[in-house]
Amino acid sequence: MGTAERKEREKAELKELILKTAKDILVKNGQDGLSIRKIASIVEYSPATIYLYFKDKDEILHELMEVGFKMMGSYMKHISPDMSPIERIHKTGEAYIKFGLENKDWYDLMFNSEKPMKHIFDCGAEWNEGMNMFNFLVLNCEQAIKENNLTNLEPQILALQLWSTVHGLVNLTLSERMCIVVEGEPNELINKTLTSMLVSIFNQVK
Amino acid sequence: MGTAERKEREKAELKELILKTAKDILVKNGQDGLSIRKIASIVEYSPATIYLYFKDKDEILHELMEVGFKMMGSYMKHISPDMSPIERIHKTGEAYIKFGLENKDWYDLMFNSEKPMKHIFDCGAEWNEGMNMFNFLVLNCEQAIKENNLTNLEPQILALQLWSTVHGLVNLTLSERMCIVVEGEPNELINKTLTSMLVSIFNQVK
DNA sequence: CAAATATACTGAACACTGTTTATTAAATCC
DNA sequence: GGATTTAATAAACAGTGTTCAGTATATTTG
Repeated sequence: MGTAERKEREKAELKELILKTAKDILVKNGQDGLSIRKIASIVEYSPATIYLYFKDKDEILHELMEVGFKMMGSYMKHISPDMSPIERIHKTGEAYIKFGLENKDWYDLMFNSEKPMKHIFDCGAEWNEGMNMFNFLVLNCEQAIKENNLTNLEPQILALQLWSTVHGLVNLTLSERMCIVVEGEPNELINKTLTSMLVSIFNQVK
Repeated sequence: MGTAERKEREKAELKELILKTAKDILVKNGQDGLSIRKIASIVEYSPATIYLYFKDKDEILHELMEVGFKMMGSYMKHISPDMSPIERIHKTGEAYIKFGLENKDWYDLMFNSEKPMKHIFDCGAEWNEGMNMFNFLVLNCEQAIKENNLTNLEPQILALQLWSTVHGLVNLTLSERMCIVVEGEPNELINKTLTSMLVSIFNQVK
């Protein structure tokens, strides 16, 4: 009889409901507003029940982080292999920054918070999504170096340089350290800085 | 009679003791381990008493942030006007990164945490320490641009580019996003990236 | 069909958090 | 010495993540 299957399906459904609820709270109330007890009260189970579906809060944050990476992917759909490596790098940077600025809570989960990372280290797991993103960047750097005869550059170091700069720009903006130090439209400053970096590296943009 | 003066002195002393205790807890237990109640129990007053000396926790974190900037200053003492602007920029970057990596909790308070900033916005105050740091960087950029005839560069944008990169490097390292994505000694990777950036901008280091 | 087992769930507790308010105790002023 | 100002606090409020003993229901076994 299919009662075992039905039960398993119901368990999976509740787990999904918990995750969906966590996602909604994150969007509506931010990371500080996201608590196990709030999730529990919305799905109408006791807080203890949440722990039958997730090891702890870090695991929930880790799964939300993965959702964040999927969202980020949709910001980068338009980046095609037809573009030049430099253009690809430029578009990736723009999309990365746009995603970060428009999705602070997701960005923090993905690139700042210690909690999803703690879960990864506790489980001996990998940060596949982040690794894929970085490897894609390294690949583009390799091609850009080859196509432009920039033999003095190392792809990995160049990728680190690019990532650090956009990560820094996003964080300085989100933490309001940038706006307090320099006047001017944030988006314009960010784009100018991104362009400045690409020019300094490749002596061209696009 | 000097009883009013004595009372005032005693109030200032307790305020200083609270701050010193907060500092000790931050160093020993990190930002998560720093609570009003823990401060209160160590200075042997009730938690409510803390609120007679500070508006709220954000104010304490703001004052700790200012201590952090003083600490950072001591990492930059050796940077002298005798150096070339580019060398000054290089040494500033190195010192900034060294401070960040060696003082995670202070760095977070100064450049990541929303709480000290919330206090600044609530009080209509200014982020003087951060501003001074940034202005010093802009000044060095101006001089570097002038001395090296890099007329296509804007000092402010260049400063933003430099700051973003070192800020990104520090954060990616502290949040363990860098070590999980790329193998190799972190310090070496960071120095290579810093050098790579300076070379790409100035076509030279030092 | 009844008894035994397995599953799912929860109440209550533990040890915390920041913050406010009414109240008390002590020191100072007149 | 009595009135007043000041300093400090106990207790409460409204939360937090997490654990565990206990219960009720559903399923399986004899």
